[in-house]
Amino acid sequence: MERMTTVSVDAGSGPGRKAPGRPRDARADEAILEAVTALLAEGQSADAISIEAVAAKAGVGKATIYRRWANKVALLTDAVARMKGPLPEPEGKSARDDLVMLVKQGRAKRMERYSKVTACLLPEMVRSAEMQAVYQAATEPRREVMRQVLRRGIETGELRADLDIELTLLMISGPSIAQNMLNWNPNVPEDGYAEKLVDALLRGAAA
Amino acid sequence: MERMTTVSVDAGSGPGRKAPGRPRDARADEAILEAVTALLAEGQSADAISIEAVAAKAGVGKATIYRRWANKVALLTDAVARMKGPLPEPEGKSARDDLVMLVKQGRAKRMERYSKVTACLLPEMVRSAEMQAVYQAATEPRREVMRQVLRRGIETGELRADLDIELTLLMISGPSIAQNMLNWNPNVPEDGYAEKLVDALLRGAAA
DNA sequence: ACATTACGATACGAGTCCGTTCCGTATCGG
DNA sequence: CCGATACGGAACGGACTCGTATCGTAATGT
Repeated sequence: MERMTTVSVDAGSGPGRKAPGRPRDARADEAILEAVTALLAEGQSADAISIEAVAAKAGVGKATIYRRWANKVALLTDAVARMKGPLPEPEGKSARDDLVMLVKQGRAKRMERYSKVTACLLPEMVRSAEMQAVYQAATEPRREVMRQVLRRGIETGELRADLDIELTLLMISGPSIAQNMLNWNPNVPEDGYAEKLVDALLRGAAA
Repeated sequence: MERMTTVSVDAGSGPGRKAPGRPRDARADEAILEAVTALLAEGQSADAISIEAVAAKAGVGKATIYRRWANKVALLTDAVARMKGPLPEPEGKSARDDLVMLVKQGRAKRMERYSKVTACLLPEMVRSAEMQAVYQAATEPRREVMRQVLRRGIETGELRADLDIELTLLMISGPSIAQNMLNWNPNVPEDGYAEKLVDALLRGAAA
């Protein structure tokens, strides 16, 4: 009923109102969302995920899921939102070092699962503009962090003054995305990937 | 003619033997594969595609599909293989111009549908190493074309002698992939995208 | 003519998942 | 203790897809 996608379980979380009866088990939320994430990471596409499978993997009754989420989209949205780790905080000393750090994080072990999940949500995103928007909202903060790094680099003179920030964002992140989701070029080694990428980007390819 | 995906259903495709009876309608092959592609482009994930839906959209009986493909993977594989256009042929005069051409083609209108289809196949690729291999085999020739361009650029002195070719491939294609499939950064304009990307890559971002 | 195969269409039993409803039990406030 | 709500589990009818089989018809070889 009052389950609005991202709103927390209890509807009137106002201080005065108190719900009678047995309270909902917070661990169930966690178990359910974790089950959804796990199924997605296994290669189940969004619409291939059955509520039954989620309930089984979470060790939960179907009713418990239906009680908390109005529909599958809401459930998926929450599951995705849960995956976001804390925002990275660049040191601010060297744009180059900050970018290396960000790229490294984008290729970290933790992102492997995230990439699989994203991949399995893609068909849904092709179909639904709403899901597209959810993804955009989830990733925009990280783009903004990188923007700040680039802007600071320009201020300090470490980067060109006429740098196209948006395009540069794409040039930094695009390769990692392609590798994470598609393993697009299996010949690119993992060793020193972040450093090589950033340095190549900074110095250019021309002779 | 002999569709050898994995296991072709037609038995005696031997040279001397001629099959008696009514021959198969070649147009049915086309209609079926086109229907599969259309469904994928609509955002149907690979396993969400039902043979019934394919048959209906192709104007074909289910039996006709089962008669020609042993399983869904074989059908999908053929559908993907059909989408590949002809390989691009760089002029060979200027590495920069050739790269611009390749990037432009990667973002062309025709790739829009291809990207959607790829996106909808991703869950299957996460799950199945076989599907991964199919994708790799389908894209490798295009990577090789780009490799040749880079090698020639190095020979002519237009590009750095110590250029990491594999990494550069990724840096050129990754951004387009991210944009095509995820619309990752909506702020990157379409105008002159290819030229800006290649030139930024060549000249570098450092001051 | 006749055997043979392909065709579109339809029907079939089996299986899965849907969303809901009902259990018996558990856990809260009053 | 009592009313209220949540829990896991099981069952429900309905909808859908599966892969196969069987129609009557169409198109080829001998």
